[in-house]
Amino acid sequence: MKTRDKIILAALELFNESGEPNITTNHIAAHLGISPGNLYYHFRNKEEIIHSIFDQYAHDLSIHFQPLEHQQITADDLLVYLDSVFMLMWRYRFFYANLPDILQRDPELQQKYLAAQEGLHKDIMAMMASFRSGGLLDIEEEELENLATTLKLVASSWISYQTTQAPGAKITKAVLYQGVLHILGIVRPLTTAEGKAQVLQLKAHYRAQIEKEA
Amino acid sequence: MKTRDKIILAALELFNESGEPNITTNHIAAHLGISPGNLYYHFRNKEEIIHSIFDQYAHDLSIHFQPLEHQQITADDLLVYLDSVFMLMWRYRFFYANLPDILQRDPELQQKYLAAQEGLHKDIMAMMASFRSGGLLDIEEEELENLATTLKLVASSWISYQTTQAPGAKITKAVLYQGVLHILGIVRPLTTAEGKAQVLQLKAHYRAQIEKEA
Amino acid sequence: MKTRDKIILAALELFNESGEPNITTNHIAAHLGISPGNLYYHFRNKEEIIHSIFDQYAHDLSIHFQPLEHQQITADDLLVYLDSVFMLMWRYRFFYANLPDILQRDPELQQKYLAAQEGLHKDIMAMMASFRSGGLLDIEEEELENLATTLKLVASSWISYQTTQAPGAKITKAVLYQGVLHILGIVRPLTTAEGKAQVLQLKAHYRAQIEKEA
Amino acid sequence: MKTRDKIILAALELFNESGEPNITTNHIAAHLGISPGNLYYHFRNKEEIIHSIFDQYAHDLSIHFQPLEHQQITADDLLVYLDSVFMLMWRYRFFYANLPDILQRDPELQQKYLAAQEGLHKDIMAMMASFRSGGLLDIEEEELENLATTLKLVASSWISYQTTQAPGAKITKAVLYQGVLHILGIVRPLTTAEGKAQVLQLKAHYRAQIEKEA
DNA sequence: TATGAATGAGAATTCATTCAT
DNA sequence: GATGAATGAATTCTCATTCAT
Repeated sequence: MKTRDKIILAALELFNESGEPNITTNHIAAHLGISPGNLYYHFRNKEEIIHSIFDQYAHDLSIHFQPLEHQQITADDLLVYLDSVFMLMWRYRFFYANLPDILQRDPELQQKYLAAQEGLHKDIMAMMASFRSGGLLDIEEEELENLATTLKLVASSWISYQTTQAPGAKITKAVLYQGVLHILGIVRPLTTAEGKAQVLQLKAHYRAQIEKEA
Repeated sequence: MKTRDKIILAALELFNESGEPNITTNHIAAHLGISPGNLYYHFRNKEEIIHSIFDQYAHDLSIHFQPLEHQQITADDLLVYLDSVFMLMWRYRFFYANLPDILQRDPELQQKYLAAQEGLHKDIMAMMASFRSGGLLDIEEEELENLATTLKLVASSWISYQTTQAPGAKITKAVLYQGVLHILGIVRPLTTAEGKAQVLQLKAHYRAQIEKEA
Repeated sequence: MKTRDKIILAALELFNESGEPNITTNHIAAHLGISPGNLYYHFRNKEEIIHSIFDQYAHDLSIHFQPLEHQQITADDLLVYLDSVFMLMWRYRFFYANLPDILQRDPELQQKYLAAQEGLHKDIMAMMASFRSGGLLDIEEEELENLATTLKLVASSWISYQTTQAPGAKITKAVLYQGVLHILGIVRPLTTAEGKAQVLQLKAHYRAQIEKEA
Repeated sequence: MKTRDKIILAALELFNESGEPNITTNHIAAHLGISPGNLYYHFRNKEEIIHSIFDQYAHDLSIHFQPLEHQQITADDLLVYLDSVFMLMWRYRFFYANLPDILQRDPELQQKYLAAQEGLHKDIMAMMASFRSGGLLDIEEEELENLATTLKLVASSWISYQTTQAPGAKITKAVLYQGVLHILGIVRPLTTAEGKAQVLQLKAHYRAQIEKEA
């Protein structure tokens, strides 16, 4: 692996562990056993490292979320989707813990972030619309937008929220799966009978995952 | 006003404006035209200022949220409640933008925060239960908990979320009212016919508020 | 007791406990429950407090050490003398722990200190000379000076020396009595047979004191 | 010379000149014409600088004081020994002026200091025992311990004592040699005739040294 | 006499960043 | 590509001292 990539990886790891504001560029270099000068040979500044991490995140995002618009979406698709979303949030969780501060400093990152968010929003809208037209969701069309925003907001706040609730607790996969369960719980009251069955099936799946982790 | 209170106020103002990590104790002192020594005469350290701001927040909270458990809760009660919640979140918005970091540093604050959260959760649960037993909400009992958490999470993430969505936009009251509207939108699909009428009425109220602000 | 005197007393107490450089004027005021302003009403600055403590020390010294030059000095006189010396050193022990620094800052104090030292030196010289002429000490006259200096040096360094030897140990009276024993141990090899008897008697006395303290 | 060593040297110099509590890390950096940041690149904090100075002192000590236990010790050995002791005390004199305070702050240094002291004590005991068995010292065995402690105490307090005696006087080599003379004066009355001759010879040597310096 | 808020210089330390090699 | 010493502005915090009341 190239040094540049090693730096990105180490930074991500350390940021996730201790929070971006608590990790200095020297920490990153020391963690890799390279000199600070070398780090600055590959990156103009700390911001650029964060930028690169975000680019990687956006890349991961684009790989996992191919447009699903045309086809009929199944519960299995949703499962794959939720898995991916939460796994990405897990991989880049430091990001979610400091989003306002990080974005405020860096308008360019803001733009990129918004673009990514828009993609996500479209994805979710497409899925929900598909579920609705497929007779799984019993919800008025004008309420779709609101639902999509809620889901996005809950998903993207989940880790941060858990951090604030449990004093020094580590965020584990089980916590993420609980997030998925929570999201399914939001959708559940809005389903048709058929939809309810599928949601309950998904919930069972994630409950089993949580058991496995324990 | 006492200098101690002026410091709390100035800190709150500056934190809200620029984010707590970007405001130093010297900034606060300079903003007030006092010496750093004077600031440290009134507060042992920066943490204690944040602590005091939180105490004020908790105090405001306790004033606005008297237990409503015994009586039948009306839509007007909910309106008052939502108004208060969002107004408080507005007054102490820096807090919500950095919660994980702020709490991580200060275990004592964690405790206080959790206690306050518990109170909020009980309030929301009581209201939702009342709406349900009053025939306004059509939702299974075991889903109440999930709903309450969703509402709390959405409410407490709203400002932070908006900050990330709108590049450098100032958070205005209109933005807060949109948060209320969003929350009502979450509840709407779960209402009975009677409940729906009341929710729509509330939504109309808040849309009018937004118009006024514009 | 007047405030001024209370300040001197409190300062002495705190200095002895924690070392003069570690005690601020605010500590002293807080300890007495008075305001810093009040403290500075009675003393121009911290130095003046130290000065006043020294004056008290010098005063104590002058009371305890009346010139003994004319009469024949007995072992009992020596006992009284040693008791007094070590008790004074105990009362003002912070002073001995920081002497070079304290005197360096304050030339006037230097002068006073030297004057006091001179008195002490004369006292010791007089005693030793008396012991010698009384046939208790077997020592050449030109060695008297050296002996007196040694005794003074050992006495005044004793507390400081013990502090450096025993990590965090409190200086107790027993430690002081050991200092006396040490001094007697210096004199012992220089005594005549008669002198030896008296020294041994004194040593027995102080050993008993140490037992009592334990 | 490496910057790290320059810092140690400059700190030692300034500490000796003005007292450790009066020299800040900024003073040291300014004295060397380097930035405070650079100083902190080489040392974590001020304490670590003092630590390093002590390590150097301990190193010097170990070089100069090879165990002399096995052989018969001569007056020349003593001369070399005294020369070394006082030269070291001169090189690190700031240390001796603030020992109680410095050691109190830093328990690790305490340990190191005690270890060094123990070595010194053994050295002195070995020399005195050798002189005694060699028929130079006329002293009872149980008084050896007391004598060793006295010598150590007088030696280690000498500079500090002189500082308090002579107002603003610089500590010169002559002052150190007077310390040696004083120590010889303590031993003198305890010698046999043969020992006396050797002590007087040593004293003559040091008196000559003082003359040279003047 | 006494209060207690206020001052301001300066202490130790941090950290993103630069630069000669 | 890489090193690591060096920078310097900034940050938190301290404390002897002043001063209006």
